[in-house]
Amino acid sequence: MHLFVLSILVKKISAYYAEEPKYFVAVDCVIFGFDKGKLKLLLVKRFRPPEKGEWSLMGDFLQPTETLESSAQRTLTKWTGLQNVFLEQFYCFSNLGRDPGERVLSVAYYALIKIDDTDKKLTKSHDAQWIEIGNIPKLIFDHQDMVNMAMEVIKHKCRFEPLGFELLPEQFTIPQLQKLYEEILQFKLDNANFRKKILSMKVLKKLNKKDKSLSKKGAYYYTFDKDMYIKYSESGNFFEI
Amino acid sequence: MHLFVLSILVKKISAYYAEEPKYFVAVDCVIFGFDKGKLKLLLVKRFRPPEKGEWSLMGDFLQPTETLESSAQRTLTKWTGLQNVFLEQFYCFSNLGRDPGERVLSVAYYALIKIDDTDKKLTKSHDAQWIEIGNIPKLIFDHQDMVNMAMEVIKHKCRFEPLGFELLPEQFTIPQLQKLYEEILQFKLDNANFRKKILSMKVLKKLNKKDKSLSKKGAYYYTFDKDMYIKYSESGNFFEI
DNA sequence: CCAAAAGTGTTCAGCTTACACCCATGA
DNA sequence: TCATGGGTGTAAGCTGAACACTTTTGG
Repeated sequence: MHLFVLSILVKKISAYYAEEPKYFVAVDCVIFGFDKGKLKLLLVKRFRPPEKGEWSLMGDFLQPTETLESSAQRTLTKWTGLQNVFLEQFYCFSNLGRDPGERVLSVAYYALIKIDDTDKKLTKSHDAQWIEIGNIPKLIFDHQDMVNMAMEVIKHKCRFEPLGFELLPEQFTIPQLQKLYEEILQFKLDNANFRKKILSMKVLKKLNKKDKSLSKKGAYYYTFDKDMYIKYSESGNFFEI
Repeated sequence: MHLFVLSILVKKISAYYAEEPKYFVAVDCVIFGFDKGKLKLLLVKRFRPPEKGEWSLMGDFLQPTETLESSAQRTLTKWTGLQNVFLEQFYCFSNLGRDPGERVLSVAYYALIKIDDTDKKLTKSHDAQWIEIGNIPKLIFDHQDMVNMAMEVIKHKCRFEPLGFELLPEQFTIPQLQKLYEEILQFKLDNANFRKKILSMKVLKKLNKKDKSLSKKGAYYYTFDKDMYIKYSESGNFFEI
C-alpha cells in the first residue's frame, strides 16, 4: 500500500504536463554550396515512406538527448562528413497536413558549406546530390517552401553579414566572390564598384598568388580575415554589400 | 483472426513513425506595446507549477488542431482581447533543461500591440501587467533569452519594415513616432532628419488635427497609409529609417 | 596583335549629417 | 514674454551608380 502511494507521488512530481499533447519533431536542413559559379543545394532521395524515393531535404527526427541545433549538426555530418559548419535555424513549420503520414513539426535550418571540403564518397553513398538552385526537382511535403524561405533569408543576410565566405574555399578571388553574390542576389553587380566596396572594408587579405583558370591575366587570391572583420565591426562599422 | 491482421495493417499505415520520440511543444509570446513614451512588455504570473507565481511570458501548449501561428493567436486573444494582431515567429528554443519540469520545446513569437485597443479588464483579470522594457523582473526558464532575442529582431526589422506603426494608435504625431524608434533602437535621433526621412517616403497622411498634450504649439496627427506604402515599395523603394 | 577578363580612375547626383534658425502658444 | 517643443532650411561632405579606361597574357 505504501508503495502505491509513493508511485502516485512520483508520477505527480515528474509529470507536470501529463494531460498535454505531444508531437513528432523533425529537423530539416537546407544545405547550400557554391561550385563552378553556381549556387547549389544538397538533396537526397527519401529512404522511408511516405513518399519514399522522392527528392527531399536532409533531416531526421529530434532525439531525446539532442537540442535542435545538435540534431541539425548530426544530420549535416552524416551527409557531408563536415563538423562545425555554419548553421542557422530559420523557421518551424507546423501546418496540419504538411506530412501526409502523421503530424510532424519540422524545424528548418540552413547550412552554408564549402563543397570542396565535403566527403564526396559519403555524399554519394547516401544517394545525395548537389543540384543547381535553378534546377530543383519537385520536393516532398513543404520542402520547397523551406527552400524558398531559406533563399529569402540568405538573400537578405548576405548583404549585412559576411556569410558569403562560408560558401567559398579558404582562398578565393574577387570575381569569384562577386559571382557568388550575384547568384544569391539574382542580379548583376558592377565589378568596379563591388571590388571597391569589399576592399574598402579591409576584411580581406591579399595573397601573392593568382588564379589563372578563368582568365589569361589571372586574378589575385584573397582570404577573409576574421580578426580584421572583428576589428572592423568593433569600430562601429557594419559589413555591407 | 482476420480482424487481427487488419488491425496490424491499419497500424502500419497510420503510424509511419511509431518508433520515434514525441515532445511537448509550447508557444510563447513576447508581447510589445508602447505607452507614455515607453516600450513595454505584457507579462504575467505563471499559474501552474513548476515556478508557479513567477513572472513569465504568455504561452500555452500547442493543441492538436492548431498550427503554431493559430496557437500564438489564441494566446494573444486570451490575454488582450485582440484579434488579427501583428505576430511573427522568431525562434524555437530546445535546450534540454529549459523547463525544469519536463522536456518542452518552445516556439517563440513576438507580437506588436496597440495598447489602447486592448481589453484592460481581460488583461487585469488574468493578473497580467505591462512592464517597461528597462524594468523587466526575473523571468522563468529561458524567457529572458526570448525577450532579448525578440528585442534584437525588432531592433533590426523596424529599420527596414514599417513595424513601428503596429505599436502606435491609428493617429500619431511625428515626435511620438520618433520617440518610439528611439526606444526600440536605444539611441537618440536628430528630429529634423527623422522627420525629413519619414516624410520623404510619402507613406504618411497628414491630418488637420493637433495633439496638444505634449507641447503648447501642438503636433499634427498623421496616419500610416498602407496603400501609399504599397505604391512606394512597388516602385522599387524600400522603407528605411 | 587581339580578345577577354582583371583591375583602376573619374565624374556627378543625391543623400546623410550636423546644426542654425523660425514658429506657436500656455503659463 | 519667454521657455518649450514643433517644424524648416541649408551647407559640407560622403557615397553609390555609371562608365571610360588601363593592364595582362594566352592563343
